[in-house]
Amino acid sequence: MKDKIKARSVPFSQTRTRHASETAEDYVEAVMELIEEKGECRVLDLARYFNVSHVTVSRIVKRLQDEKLLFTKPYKPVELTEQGLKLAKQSKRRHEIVLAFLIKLGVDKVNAEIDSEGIEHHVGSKTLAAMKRFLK
Amino acid sequence: MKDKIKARSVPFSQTRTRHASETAEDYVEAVMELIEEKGECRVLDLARYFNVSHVTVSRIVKRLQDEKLLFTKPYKPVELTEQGLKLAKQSKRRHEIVLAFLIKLGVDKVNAEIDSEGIEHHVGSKTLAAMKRFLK
DNA sequence: ACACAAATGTAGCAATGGCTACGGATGATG
DNA sequence: CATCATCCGTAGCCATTGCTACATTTGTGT
Repeated sequence: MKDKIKARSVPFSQTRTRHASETAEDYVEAVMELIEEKGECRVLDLARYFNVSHVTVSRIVKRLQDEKLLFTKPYKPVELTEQGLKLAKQSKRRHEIVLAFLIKLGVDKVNAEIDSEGIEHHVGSKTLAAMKRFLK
Repeated sequence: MKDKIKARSVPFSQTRTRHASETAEDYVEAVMELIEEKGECRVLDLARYFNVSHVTVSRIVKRLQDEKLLFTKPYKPVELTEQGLKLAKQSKRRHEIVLAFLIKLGVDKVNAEIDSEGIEHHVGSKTLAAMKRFLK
C-alpha cells in the first residue's frame, strides 16, 4: 500500500555533506594552533595531534593543498593560505562557542572538550546563534 | 626545542570511535521507525530514507547482520535483533532528547532536526544528562 | 665531509560508504 | 501460468582515511 517514507533524507544529506569538510576544518584549525604554539607546523606535529600516522597526515595535507586551504613543499612545514586561515578562525570560534556552551550547561571540562570536538561540525548557524544567546 | 604538543589526541580518538558506530545507530533507528510506520522494513525503504542507493544499503545491512544488530534473508525484510532493538531505542531516545533540547534552546524545528541528526552521535552521557536537566 | 637520526615521501593493503550497470527473484495482474 | 514491474544481489569502479614497510631527504654533530 505504499506508505510514504518520511522525508528524512534531507537531514541525513546535510550531515553527510558536513562530514566531508570536517577533516578540512580540523586540520586548518590544528595547523593554526600549532603555528601559534611552536612557530611552525610539521607533518609529524599533526600526526601527534590527531594521533594518526604521518602517512595519513601527508595524504590529507596533499588533498587540502589541492583545495587551496594550505600549502607546503616536500620536507617543509605546512602553512595556511588566506582561505585556510579564514576557515581556521571560523572553526576555532565555533569550537570555542560550543565548548563554552557545554561548560555553561554544566558539563565538566573533560567531557565538554571531547563532545565539542564531535559536535562542532554539526552546529548550523541557527543553533550556533542560539548557543551564543544562551551564553549571555 | 621540542615543545610538547597538547594532548588533543584523546578527544579526536573519541570522535573517530563514535564515527564508526554512527552508521549502525542511524540504521537500527531507521529500521525500527520503518517497521513501526509500515509494518516492515525493506532495503529500498532504507535507501529512500537515507537517500542513497539500494546497493549501499544492502552492503551496510550485511555488515550490521555480521555485527548481530539486525537480520534478514535474501529478498526478505530487515528485522532487528534484540541487541539491535536495544541500540535503536537508546539512539531514538537520545535523538529525541537532543531534538527537544535544541528546540527549547530556541532553534527552529527544521534546523533543530538537521543539527540533531549530526549532533546526537557526539553527545556523551554527561552532556546528555546536562541536556535533560535543562529540559526540566 | 660523513654519518646518523629524525622527518617526510611512496607503495601498497584494508575497511567504509558512495555509485552505475546488469541480472536474478518475487509477487501481482491479466 | 505467463508476464512484467519492482525489489534485491553481485560485480566492479571511486574516494576517504586508517595502517605497515621501505626509501629518501634534511639537518645536526663529530
